[in-house]
Amino acid sequence: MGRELRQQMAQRLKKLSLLEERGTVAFAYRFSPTHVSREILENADEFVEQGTRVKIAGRLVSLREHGKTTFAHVLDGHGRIQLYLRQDRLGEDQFEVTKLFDIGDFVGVEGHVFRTRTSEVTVEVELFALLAKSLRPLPEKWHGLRDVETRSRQRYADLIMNQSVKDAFTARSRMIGLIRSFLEARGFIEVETPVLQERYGGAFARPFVTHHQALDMPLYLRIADELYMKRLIIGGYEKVYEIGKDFRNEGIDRFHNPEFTMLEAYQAYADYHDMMELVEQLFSDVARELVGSTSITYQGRHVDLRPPWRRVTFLGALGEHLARDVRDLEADALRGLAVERGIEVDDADDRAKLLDVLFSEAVEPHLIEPCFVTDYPMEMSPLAKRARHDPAVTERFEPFICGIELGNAFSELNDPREQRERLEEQARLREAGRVDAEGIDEDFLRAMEYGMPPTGGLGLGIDRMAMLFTDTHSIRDMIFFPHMRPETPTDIDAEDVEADESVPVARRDPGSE
RNA sequence: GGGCCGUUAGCUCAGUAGGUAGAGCACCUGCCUUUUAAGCAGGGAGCCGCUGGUUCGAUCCCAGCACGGCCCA
Repeated sequence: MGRELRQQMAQRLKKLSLLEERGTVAFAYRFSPTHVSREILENADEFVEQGTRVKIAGRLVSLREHGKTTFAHVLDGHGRIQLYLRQDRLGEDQFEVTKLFDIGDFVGVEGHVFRTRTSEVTVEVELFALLAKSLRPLPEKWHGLRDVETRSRQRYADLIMNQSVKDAFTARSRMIGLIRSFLEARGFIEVETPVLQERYGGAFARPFVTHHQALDMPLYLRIADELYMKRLIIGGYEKVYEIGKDFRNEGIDRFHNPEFTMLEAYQAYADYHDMMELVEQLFSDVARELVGSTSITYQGRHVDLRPPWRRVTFLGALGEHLARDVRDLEADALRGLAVERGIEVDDADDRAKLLDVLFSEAVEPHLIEPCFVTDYPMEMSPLAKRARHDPAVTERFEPFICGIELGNAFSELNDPREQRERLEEQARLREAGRVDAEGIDEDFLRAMEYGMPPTGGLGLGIDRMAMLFTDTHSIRDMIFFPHMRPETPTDIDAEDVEADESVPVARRDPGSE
């Protein structure tokens, strides 16, 4: 810590001890506001006319001393409002106390509302209480906190200084509430499935591994809820959903954080067409409630979320953008196409991986208007049901808006014989050298052998959905505390890195990213 | 993993063709009873990310490292 910061903090500590010497409680127990700033600002004329006394609480964010008066602004959960303090109103003794206040302190005040000469709505303080002393100076009042690293690491400071950040996260919270209402209104019930799993699955990603001390066994943090959600459908629930954290031990970029929030919803007797309709309706309903229109703007692009969305098949869209039919091409031919387009590929990449890479490069950036990419090739989707109209593909879709992949859904595979074969094929791929393949989940297969109804299943990335609705460029700004490297690396951290290298690795989903 | 860019006071930013660093806000002292990026006068404040190298001398040039950002994979 720099000396300059130490000096400012020492100043504040000195004021704190002066306050306490006078018998002032610097860290109060409670305060009962009668109003919030916004109520007063929005109904100011009424408050002024009726001489209403108000009590408000918040953080001092500016102080302007004028000798025997002081102007200040206090920030509460709903906005900021000006305070006016006069020595002749408060008395010399109390006014002295206010001179020991600093920007950042929490205060509670009581007084009446008036307008200043420049007509700003202001509370003239008659009584006040210090609620909490602030010991650390806030960022600058005019430019605020800009440094992106500090904003992420010290989100509390970001939230204090940047109202738009608070607004965006509030919108995220409202969005999740609207999603819950939407699903509950359709008869879905919210469930919770394990985060700590003996074996992980339901997606293709490397997991985080932890260890249970008492049982002395490894446990994985889930990469998806899918395999447990299907067990609940087998158990007889017909419409279930879960909103929770998944964890994927992979890279970090503007669309990926190691932990992220996923909605999964499963509906018995439904297929992927039903789930497409559910998604269209969900997005347009949430948009209407959240932003007042189905028309939204993301990073300068305007799109309308009204159903129905365009449907394009995976192979059709890929063939169109590559200007050739890729349907029957083997891995080597696909690799050739990738190389032609300057995409780096690995000799070990199989057909599924190559299709995924080609699609991401050639097609996804063009999927601006809301659309569903449907009918993914079999080898990319071991948990999805074979398409009734084409045995080479599955009944699977991913929704895209503004080039962002927002989720993944299928007609769920419910034939235990075929499911076993597909998982065994995955196991063979692992034997053949795909280090990131998962094992066979025998309990999941046992459950399916009891009989699983036809089911539509859906996963939606909640963080990405919130990015879309709040026009946020990076997932980092849609997660309060995004993962970051430690501020001051230590030897202990270095040891941890070594330990991490022993972590088992699962297969990577060519279709999930 | 690769390329490029950034890191200077608590915050926002200048700057030095290599000669011991500046502004505004914030902070301190004084004045000021409707200010509002209040004002006026004065003052204090820096491991110039870290470690090495080159040099008489490095915040500046070079290398490595750390953290962050953008792009690519």
